[in-house]
Amino acid sequence: MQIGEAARRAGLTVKTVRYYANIGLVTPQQDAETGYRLYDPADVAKLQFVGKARRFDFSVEECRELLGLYEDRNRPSREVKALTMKKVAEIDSRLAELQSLRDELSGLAASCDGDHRPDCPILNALSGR
Amino acid sequence: MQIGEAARRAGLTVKTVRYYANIGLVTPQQDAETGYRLYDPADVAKLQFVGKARRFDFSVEECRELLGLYEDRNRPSREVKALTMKKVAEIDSRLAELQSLRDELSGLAASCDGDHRPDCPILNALSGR
DNA sequence: GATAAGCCCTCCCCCAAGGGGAAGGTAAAG
DNA sequence: CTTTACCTTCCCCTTGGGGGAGGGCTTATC
Repeated sequence: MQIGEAARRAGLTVKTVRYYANIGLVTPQQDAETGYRLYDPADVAKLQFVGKARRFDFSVEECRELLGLYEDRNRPSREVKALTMKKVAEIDSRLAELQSLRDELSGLAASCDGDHRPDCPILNALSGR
Repeated sequence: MQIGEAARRAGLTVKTVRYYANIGLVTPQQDAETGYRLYDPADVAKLQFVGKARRFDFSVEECRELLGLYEDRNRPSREVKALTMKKVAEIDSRLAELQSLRDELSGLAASCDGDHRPDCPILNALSGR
Protein backbone atom coordinates (compact mmCIF):
# COMPACT_ATOMS: atom_id res chain seq x y z
CA MET A 1 0.00 0.00 0.00
CA GLN A 2 1.08 3.62 -0.40
CA ILE A 3 2.28 5.85 2.37
CA GLY A 4 -1.04 7.60 2.94
CA GLU A 5 -2.86 4.37 3.64
CA ALA A 6 -0.06 3.08 5.86
CA ALA A 7 -0.02 6.32 7.84
CA ARG A 8 -3.80 6.19 8.26
CA ARG A 9 -3.66 2.62 9.54
CA ALA A 10 -0.86 3.42 11.95
CA GLY A 11 -2.49 6.61 13.19
CA LEU A 12 0.46 8.74 12.12
CA THR A 13 0.87 11.60 9.68
CA VAL A 14 2.42 11.05 6.27
CA LYS A 15 5.18 13.46 7.24
CA THR A 16 6.00 11.37 10.26
CA VAL A 17 6.04 8.11 8.35
CA ARG A 18 8.26 9.64 5.69
CA TYR A 19 10.53 10.90 8.43
CA TYR A 20 10.80 7.41 9.91
CA ALA A 21 11.73 6.10 6.49
CA ASN A 22 14.38 8.79 6.08
CA ILE A 23 16.06 8.03 9.39
CA GLY A 24 15.94 4.32 8.65
CA LEU A 25 13.50 3.45 11.42
CA VAL A 26 10.81 1.83 9.29
CA THR A 27 12.06 1.32 5.76
CA PRO A 28 9.48 0.29 3.16
CA GLN A 29 10.04 -1.09 -0.32
CA GLN A 30 10.40 1.54 -2.99
CA ASP A 31 8.80 1.41 -6.42
CA ALA A 32 11.73 1.90 -8.81
CA GLU A 33 9.50 3.46 -11.42
CA THR A 34 7.43 5.98 -9.50
CA GLY A 35 9.69 6.33 -6.47
CA TYR A 36 6.66 5.72 -4.27
CA ARG A 37 7.20 4.06 -0.91
CA LEU A 38 5.32 0.79 -0.64
CA TYR A 39 4.30 -0.51 2.78
CA ASP A 40 3.32 -4.07 3.58
CA PRO A 41 1.35 -5.13 6.68
CA ALA A 42 4.56 -5.89 8.59
CA ASP A 43 5.72 -2.30 8.01
CA VAL A 44 2.39 -1.02 9.25
CA ALA A 45 2.75 -3.16 12.38
CA LYS A 46 6.14 -1.60 13.00
CA LEU A 47 4.71 1.86 12.49
CA GLN A 48 1.97 1.12 14.99
CA PHE A 49 4.55 -0.22 17.39
CA VAL A 50 6.64 2.90 17.10
CA GLY A 51 3.62 5.15 17.39
CA LYS A 52 2.63 3.50 20.63
CA ALA A 53 6.14 3.57 22.05
CA ARG A 54 6.41 7.27 21.18
CA ARG A 55 3.15 7.88 23.04
CA PHE A 56 4.81 6.05 25.95
CA ASP A 57 7.48 8.74 25.86
CA PHE A 58 10.21 6.61 24.36
CA SER A 59 12.53 8.66 22.17
CA VAL A 60 12.94 7.75 18.53
CA GLU A 61 16.31 6.20 19.33
CA GLU A 62 14.77 4.12 22.09
CA CYS A 63 12.09 3.09 19.63
CA ARG A 64 14.80 1.94 17.29
CA GLU A 65 16.24 -0.15 20.09
CA LEU A 66 12.86 -1.59 21.04
CA LEU A 67 12.10 -2.29 17.41
CA GLY A 68 15.36 -4.18 17.12
CA LEU A 69 14.41 -6.29 20.11
CA TYR A 70 10.93 -6.70 18.71
CA GLU A 71 12.23 -8.00 15.42
CA ASP A 72 14.82 -10.25 16.98
CA ARG A 73 13.01 -13.48 17.68
CA ASN A 74 15.82 -14.54 20.01
CA ARG A 75 16.11 -11.39 22.06
CA PRO A 76 16.24 -11.63 25.81
CA SER A 77 13.14 -10.01 27.25
CA ARG A 78 15.44 -8.86 30.03
CA GLU A 79 16.67 -6.04 27.81
CA VAL A 80 13.17 -4.92 27.04
CA LYS A 81 12.31 -4.92 30.69
CA ALA A 82 15.43 -2.99 31.61
CA LEU A 83 14.69 -0.32 29.03
CA THR A 84 11.13 -0.06 30.28
CA MET A 85 12.14 0.26 33.91
CA LYS A 86 14.70 2.89 33.05
CA LYS A 87 11.95 4.82 31.35
CA VAL A 88 9.72 4.43 34.40
CA ALA A 89 12.48 5.81 36.59
CA GLU A 90 12.90 8.78 34.26
CA ILE A 91 9.20 9.47 34.39
CA ASP A 92 9.28 9.22 38.18
CA SER A 93 11.95 11.84 38.52
CA ARG A 94 10.19 14.11 36.06
CA LEU A 95 7.01 13.62 38.07
CA ALA A 96 8.71 14.63 41.31
CA GLU A 97 10.22 17.66 39.67
CA LEU A 98 6.93 18.78 38.19
CA GLN A 99 5.12 18.16 41.45
CA SER A 100 7.43 20.39 43.47
CA LEU A 101 7.22 23.02 40.79
CA ARG A 102 3.48 22.84 40.86
CA ASP A 103 3.37 23.19 44.63
CA GLU A 104 5.64 26.20 44.65
CA LEU A 105 3.74 27.93 41.89
CA SER A 106 0.32 27.25 43.32
CA GLY A 107 1.54 28.44 46.72
CA LEU A 108 2.61 31.66 45.08
CA ALA A 109 -0.70 32.04 43.29
CA ALA A 110 -2.59 31.47 46.53
CA SER A 111 -0.61 34.17 48.28
CA CYS A 112 -1.39 36.67 45.57
CA ASP A 113 -4.59 38.64 45.93
CA GLY A 114 -4.87 39.25 42.23
CA ASP A 115 -5.87 42.85 42.79
CA HIS A 116 -4.21 46.02 41.67
CA ARG A 117 -1.64 46.16 44.43
CA PRO A 118 1.75 47.00 42.98
CA ASP A 119 3.23 44.50 45.43
CA CYS A 120 2.81 41.06 43.90
CA PRO A 121 4.09 38.04 45.86
CA ILE A 122 4.70 36.08 42.68
CA LEU A 123 6.93 38.69 41.14
CA ASN A 124 8.65 39.21 44.46
CA ALA A 125 9.42 35.51 44.70
CA LEU A 126 10.65 35.41 41.13
CA SER A 127 12.89 38.38 41.69
CA GLY A 128 14.39 36.59 44.67
CA ARG A 129 13.19 38.99 47.36
CA MET B 1 30.23 44.20 34.50
CA GLN B 2 30.95 41.90 31.58
CA ILE B 3 28.78 39.05 30.44
CA GLY B 4 30.74 36.33 32.24
CA GLU B 5 30.31 37.94 35.62
CA ALA B 6 26.63 38.67 34.97
CA ALA B 7 26.03 35.07 33.91
CA ARG B 8 27.80 33.78 37.01
CA ARG B 9 25.71 35.95 39.29
CA ALA B 10 22.50 34.93 37.59
CA GLY B 11 23.41 31.25 37.55
CA LEU B 12 23.15 31.06 33.78
CA THR B 13 25.61 30.21 31.03
CA VAL B 14 27.20 32.92 28.93
CA LYS B 15 25.57 31.37 25.89
CA THR B 16 22.17 31.69 27.46
CA VAL B 17 22.69 35.30 28.52
CA ARG B 18 23.92 36.18 25.05
CA TYR B 19 20.87 34.45 23.61
CA TYR B 20 18.59 36.52 25.85
CA ALA B 21 20.32 39.66 24.63
CA ASN B 22 19.89 38.59 21.01
CA ILE B 23 16.17 37.97 21.32
CA GLY B 24 15.73 41.24 23.18
CA LEU B 25 14.73 39.69 26.48
CA VAL B 26 17.45 41.25 28.65
CA THR B 27 19.30 43.92 26.70
CA PRO B 28 22.45 45.29 28.29
CA GLN B 29 24.43 48.38 27.36
CA GLN B 30 27.05 47.83 24.71
CA ASP B 31 30.55 49.26 24.76
CA ALA B 32 30.83 51.06 21.41
CA GLU B 33 34.58 50.53 21.31
CA THR B 34 35.03 46.87 22.19
CA GLY B 35 31.52 45.68 21.38
CA TYR B 36 31.39 44.05 24.81
CA ARG B 37 28.00 43.73 26.49
CA LEU B 38 27.92 45.59 29.80
CA TYR B 39 25.49 44.49 32.49
CA ASP B 40 24.40 46.59 35.45
CA PRO B 41 22.83 45.16 38.63
CA ALA B 42 19.32 45.76 37.30
CA ASP B 43 20.14 43.61 34.29
CA VAL B 44 21.46 40.89 36.57
CA ALA B 45 18.25 41.04 38.58
CA LYS B 46 16.28 40.54 35.38
CA LEU B 47 18.49 37.62 34.40
CA GLN B 48 17.91 36.03 37.80
CA PHE B 49 14.21 36.62 37.43
CA VAL B 50 14.14 34.97 34.04
CA GLY B 51 16.32 32.10 35.23
CA LYS B 52 13.93 31.37 38.03
CA ALA B 53 10.86 31.65 35.85
CA ARG B 54 12.46 29.29 33.33
CA ARG B 55 13.08 26.82 36.12
CA PHE B 56 9.38 27.22 36.91
CA ASP B 57 8.71 25.95 33.40
CA PHE B 58 7.67 29.28 31.95
CA SER B 59 8.60 29.56 28.29
CA VAL B 60 10.87 32.33 27.15
CA GLU B 61 7.86 34.17 25.72
CA GLU B 62 6.05 33.85 29.02
CA CYS B 63 9.16 35.16 30.72
CA ARG B 64 9.06 38.15 28.44
CA GLU B 65 5.48 38.74 29.49
CA LEU B 66 6.29 38.31 33.19
CA LEU B 67 9.29 40.57 32.84
CA GLY B 68 7.08 43.23 31.29
CA LEU B 69 4.74 42.99 34.26
CA TYR B 70 7.70 42.98 36.61
CA GLU B 71 9.09 46.15 35.13
CA ASP B 72 5.76 47.90 34.96
CA ARG B 73 5.33 49.52 38.33
CA ASN B 74 1.62 49.97 37.60
CA ARG B 75 0.81 46.48 36.43
CA PRO B 76 -2.20 44.71 37.85
CA SER B 77 -1.02 41.70 39.82
CA ARG B 78 -4.16 40.03 38.50
CA GLU B 79 -2.39 39.36 35.22
CA VAL B 80 0.57 37.83 36.98
CA LYS B 81 -1.71 35.60 38.98
CA ALA B 82 -3.67 34.54 35.90
CA LEU B 83 -0.49 33.60 34.06
CA THR B 84 0.71 31.64 37.07
CA MET B 85 -2.53 29.75 37.48
CA LYS B 86 -2.62 28.92 33.81
CA LYS B 87 0.85 27.48 34.20
CA VAL B 88 -0.27 25.46 37.24
CA ALA B 89 -3.13 24.03 35.20
CA GLU B 90 -0.73 23.08 32.43
CA ILE B 91 1.54 21.36 34.88
CA ASP B 92 -1.43 19.51 36.36
CA SER B 93 -2.46 18.09 33.05
CA ARG B 94 1.10 17.11 32.23
CA LEU B 95 1.29 15.43 35.66
CA ALA B 96 -1.85 13.40 35.00
CA GLU B 97 -0.59 12.38 31.60
CA LEU B 98 2.79 11.30 32.94
CA GLN B 99 1.20 9.47 35.83
CA SER B 100 -1.01 7.32 33.61
CA LEU B 101 1.94 6.65 31.35
CA ARG B 102 4.01 5.64 34.31
CA ASP B 103 1.34 3.28 35.60
CA GLU B 104 0.90 1.58 32.25
CA LEU B 105 4.60 1.15 31.76
CA SER B 106 5.32 -0.12 35.24
CA GLY B 107 2.40 -2.51 34.92
CA LEU B 108 3.99 -3.86 31.78
CA ALA B 109 7.39 -4.16 33.43
CA ALA B 110 5.87 -6.02 36.36
CA SER B 111 4.21 -8.53 34.06
CA CYS B 112 7.49 -9.26 32.31
CA ASP B 113 9.65 -11.95 33.83
CA GLY B 114 12.81 -10.51 32.36
CA ASP B 115 14.08 -13.92 31.40
CA HIS B 116 14.91 -15.31 28.01
CA ARG B 117 11.39 -16.15 27.00
CA PRO B 118 10.77 -15.03 23.45
CA ASP B 119 7.29 -13.99 24.54
CA CYS B 120 7.62 -10.58 26.14
CA PRO B 121 4.48 -8.90 27.49
CA ILE B 122 5.93 -5.44 26.94
CA LEU B 123 6.59 -6.00 23.26
CA ASN B 124 3.24 -7.71 22.90
CA ALA B 125 1.51 -4.69 24.38
CA LEU B 126 3.45 -2.31 22.19
CA SER B 127 2.64 -4.29 19.11
CA GLY B 128 -1.05 -4.08 19.99
CA ARG B 129 -1.65 -7.75 20.62
C1' DG C 1 -9.01 17.43 -25.26
C1' DA C 2 -8.51 20.09 -21.14
C1' DT C 3 -8.72 20.45 -16.44
C1' DA C 4 -9.33 19.49 -11.75
C1' DA C 5 -8.74 16.28 -7.81
C1' DG C 6 -6.07 13.39 -5.24
C1' DC C 7 -2.21 10.92 -4.61
C1' DC C 8 2.99 10.90 -4.42
C1' DC C 9 8.00 12.77 -4.61
C1' DT C 10 12.17 15.87 -3.12
C1' DC C 11 13.93 20.03 -1.22
C1' DC C 12 14.20 23.67 1.86
C1' DC C 13 13.08 26.50 5.77
C1' DC C 14 10.75 26.69 10.48
C1' DC C 15 9.86 25.82 15.75
C1' DA C 16 12.42 25.97 21.24
C1' DA C 17 16.22 27.10 23.71
C1' DG C 18 20.14 27.19 23.47
C1' DG C 19 25.17 24.11 22.89
C1' DG C 20 29.63 23.52 20.50
C1' DG C 21 33.22 25.27 18.33
C1' DA C 22 35.85 28.20 14.83
C1' DA C 23 38.06 32.51 13.85
C1' DG C 24 39.43 36.64 15.60
C1' DG C 25 39.68 41.03 18.79
C1' DT C 26 41.09 42.81 23.62
C1' DA C 27 43.15 43.28 28.20
C1' DA C 28 45.90 42.08 32.09
C1' DA C 29 49.71 39.45 34.00
C1' DG C 30 54.10 37.08 33.91
C1' DC D 1 56.66 39.34 24.14
C1' DT D 2 53.72 35.85 24.99
C1' DT D 3 50.37 33.42 27.51
C1' DT D 4 45.88 33.37 29.52
C1' DA D 5 41.41 34.74 30.02
C1' DC D 6 38.12 37.26 28.50
C1' DC D 7 34.98 38.83 24.78
C1' DT D 8 32.81 39.09 19.78
C1' DT D 9 30.23 37.21 15.57
C1' DC D 10 29.04 33.34 12.70
C1' DC D 11 27.46 28.96 11.57
C1' DC D 12 25.99 24.29 12.25
C1' DC D 13 23.71 20.80 15.56
C1' DT D 14 20.08 19.02 18.51
C1' DT D 15 14.33 16.60 18.73
C1' DG D 16 10.60 15.28 16.07
C1' DG D 17 8.71 16.48 12.84
C1' DG D 18 5.33 20.73 10.30
C1' DG D 19 4.51 23.80 6.31
C1' DG D 20 4.77 24.72 1.88
C1' DA D 21 6.93 25.14 -2.92
C1' DG D 22 7.43 22.93 -7.20
C1' DG D 23 6.82 19.00 -9.87
C1' DG D 24 4.93 14.23 -11.50
C1' DC D 25 1.49 10.57 -11.95
C1' DT D 26 -3.24 8.74 -12.73
C1' DT D 27 -8.20 9.05 -12.83
C1' DA D 28 -12.59 11.38 -13.18
C1' DT D 29 -15.21 14.95 -14.90
C1' DC D 30 -16.67 18.74 -18.06
